[in-house]
Order: sequence, then C-alpha cells, then structure tokens
Amino acid sequence: MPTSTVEDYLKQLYMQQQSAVDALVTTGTLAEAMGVAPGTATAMIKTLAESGLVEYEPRGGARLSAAGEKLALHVLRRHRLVELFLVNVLGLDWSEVHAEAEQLEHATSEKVLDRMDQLLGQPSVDPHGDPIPTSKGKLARPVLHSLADCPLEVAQLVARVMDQNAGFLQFVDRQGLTPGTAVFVESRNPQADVVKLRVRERSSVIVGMSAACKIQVEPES
Amino acid sequence: MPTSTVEDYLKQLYMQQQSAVDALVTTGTLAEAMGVAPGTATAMIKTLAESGLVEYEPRGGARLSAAGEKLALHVLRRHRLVELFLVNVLGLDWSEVHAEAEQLEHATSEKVLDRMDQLLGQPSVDPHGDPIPTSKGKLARPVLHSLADCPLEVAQLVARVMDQNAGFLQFVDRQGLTPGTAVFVESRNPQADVVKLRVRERSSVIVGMSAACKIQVEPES
DNA sequence: GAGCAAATTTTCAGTAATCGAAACACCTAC
DNA sequence: GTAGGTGTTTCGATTACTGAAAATTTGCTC
Repeated sequence: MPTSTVEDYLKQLYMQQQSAVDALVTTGTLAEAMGVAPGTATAMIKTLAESGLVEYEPRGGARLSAAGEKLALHVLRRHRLVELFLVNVLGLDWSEVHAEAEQLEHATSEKVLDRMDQLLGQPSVDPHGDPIPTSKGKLARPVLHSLADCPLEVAQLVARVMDQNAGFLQFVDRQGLTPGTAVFVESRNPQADVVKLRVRERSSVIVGMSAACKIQVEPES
Repeated sequence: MPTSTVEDYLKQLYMQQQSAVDALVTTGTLAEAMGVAPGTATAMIKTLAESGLVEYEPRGGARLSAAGEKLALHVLRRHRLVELFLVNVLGLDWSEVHAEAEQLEHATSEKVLDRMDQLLGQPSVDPHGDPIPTSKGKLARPVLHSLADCPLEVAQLVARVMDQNAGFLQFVDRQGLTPGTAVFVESRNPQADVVKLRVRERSSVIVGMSAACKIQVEPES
C-alpha cells in the first residue's frame, strides 16, 4: 500500500491537473504546492513513475496514469468524507476540518469510511461544496459560475467555496455565505474590483473580485 | 511532537510495566511485543532515553520516566476513546476496533478527541472494559477478580476482557460474555482445567482456565 | 545564433526506522 | 574460575523522505 506521502502527492497532482487545463504538471508547481524543495518533488515523481502511478516527461512534467488517478480519487474521497464527518457528526468548525482531515485521511480504513458514508447518508459534497468521489472512483464535475461571472440580479445558491484557508472560510462564514445560502449579485464594478451582493434576501455585502471568484454558485432551481 | 513509532513504543512500554510487577522492561520483551528485531528495540530505547522519556539501564532494561508515562497515557486515552467511538458511533464490531484504533490514535488531534469524549459522555471504559485515562492523565486501576478466581455461586458482572485478539473477542461475543453481562461461576475443575459458568441466568458454558483468566468480573452490586 | 535567466535535475548529506549478523556481557553450572 | 548459553548491544546496510546547493537544460531576448 502507498505511504501517506505518496497519497499526498497523488492528491495534489490530481488537483493541479484539474485547475490547470494543460494536463502536464511541472515539478516546480508540485514542489511549491507540497511545500517541499524542488529536488524533493523530482525524486518523488520518479518514484511514482516507477510505480506506474504517473507518466513522467523529464523537464516537461508529470501526469497521473489511470492507476494514479484512481488512487488519487480514493484519497480525495477519504479526505472529503472525513471533512463532512467532522463537521456533521463531531461538530467541528468548517474552517478547521481541512487540516484535521489531512491527518485522518491516511489512517481511515475502507470499513470505517463506509460506516461514515452510511451515517452521513452517502453525501455528494463536503462542507465546502467540493464533490465527493463515489466508492467506485467517479467524481461529479459540475460546471458552476462564480460570484464574479454569474448573471446579475438572478437568485443563486452558494454551491462551493474554492479555498481551504481557515481565515477565508471564517470570513465566508461571518458573511453568511456558506454553501446552500441564497444570494444574488446586485452589481459589479471591475474598476473598483468589487462585487456587491445581497445575502439571504437581506444583508448587502461587498467583496473583492478575487474573493468573488472563489465562491461558486448555482441557479436557484 | 513524537513520531507514531515513538508513541507505539511508549504505549507498549506502559502496558508491559503494568503486567510485570518489576518495573524494568527488558529489550527482548519489548522487541517481541513490538514485533521487531532485538537490535531495533535497543536503538529505540536509546533514542527514547535521550529524549528523557525512559530511564535506561544497559543490559538491565527500561522504565518510563514521568514525562514518558504522561505521554503513554495520552496515547492510551486516544486509543481507547477511539475504540469506543468506533463501536458506539460507527457501529463497528468490538473484535475489529483494536486494529483500526491502532492507526487512528496517531492521527487524532486533541480537538477531535475532545469532541468524541463529549459525544460519548466522558466514558470511563472502552468496549473491552479497559479504563480510559482522563485528559489529565489519570488512570483508574480497579482490582478485579477473573472467572478463574472469583467466588463461586455469587452473581458477578463481566467487567473487562484482557485480550485484544479478534478471534477470542468473537468467541466471547458468541458466548454472550461481553462486559456488563451477568454471570456466575458454578464450579471449577483444576484437574480438567475448566470453569463452568452460567451466563445471563440461563445458558451454561464451559471454558478453559486460561480463557477464564482473561475475563475479569466485578461483584453485582 | 549567442548569451542569459529561469527552471529543472543531479548530487550530496542528514534523519528516522528497520534488519541481520557479529561481538559482547552476564549468569550459572560444573 | 572457566565454559556455556542466553540475551543484549553494536555494526553495517537498506528504505523512505527530506533539504541545500551545484550542474544542466530550456527557452527567450537581442
């Protein structure tokens, strides 16, 4: 079985592959994301390549193989289920569960995970709105607008918050912008770089463009 | 913070110190219990001694220092609380939680542990009847009789099962001898090496002496 | 197309945990 | 008081992970 370090690299690789469209992930980006020296990432990529988990082009970058992607999705499933469990069952704050889950995802067996899944009612998203891969490794990838590009004056629901930073999550929480909340965009001002929102039909909130980009919404059905 | 290997050694050391009265634990015993080569245990004891977690007498053995014992009790608390959590909240079988907890005890933060403790109502024993150290590191050490030495024909309650082996626990479960069960000893036959019991005022069960030793009871109050 | 800057890879070194085998210390028996 | 035998320690190697710094490749600029 893979070490927890290997699992972390795979997960990171997977997430990088998603955000960047060009499927090759460079060692530099990976090292940066993992918080290690560049040489460390190179060495690990080589190990992963030898295990057949990634395809590696020296001086080009790496891409998950089918086996690697499958493993990465399992890790992601563990991570997100654990996060939801920590919030829904143990009552932890959503701003702190990411760090906790980072540890627990490597110590959670399939059996324990299945029980959590049952107890939570086979949920499809975690507390941040990130989709949870199924036990078979399927991941829903809904295409969503963000507060920065959704239609104006149309009722929306917060669907997903794309930043695990505790400070940001606490801010989002204070503004009442957690997933499920009704919200609509009153106006945008690209010059001032801000977006004006109405949350829960009541409070008016102004957030910067970069924050708005990180809050994804879906049309209220 | 200590590595999970260090935590495992400390826990093991603590448990060995309890069962053997002479407080020195030899390298051999420790290596045996940890499933490593003797030299490995020697090396680890030395590093533990350097960290001030054990007192080490070369060729004599090791004993936990105050700091080491404190740490060991924290690990034990994590282990036992996690076990109870797995049984009571996630519905796992008591025969399998020991192995699961072995992993999870190293990944569980104080915060998560506190929530589990709350959710479980600050329990004092785990599913096997083993006492759970308090968050301050106090461990109740009740003196109990076993089925091999308790008074005959007196109503007792199963209090603790002193073996984490899955097969044994499943056997105990099948006989209905889980902690809390009413039981009394009808007779003992040292020659035949067996003990005859009556469980829950109904079924009569015969177990061998060594199994009887592992099932501890307390007088029904 | 030569040179340079940026990124990447290589090399070297260090920590942690482990094993197997050889060397060693300590009792006990004679 | 010496010879075993038992158990312990030491030693050399290995695997996994990591960082720092040197060397190399790439690609861009003029």
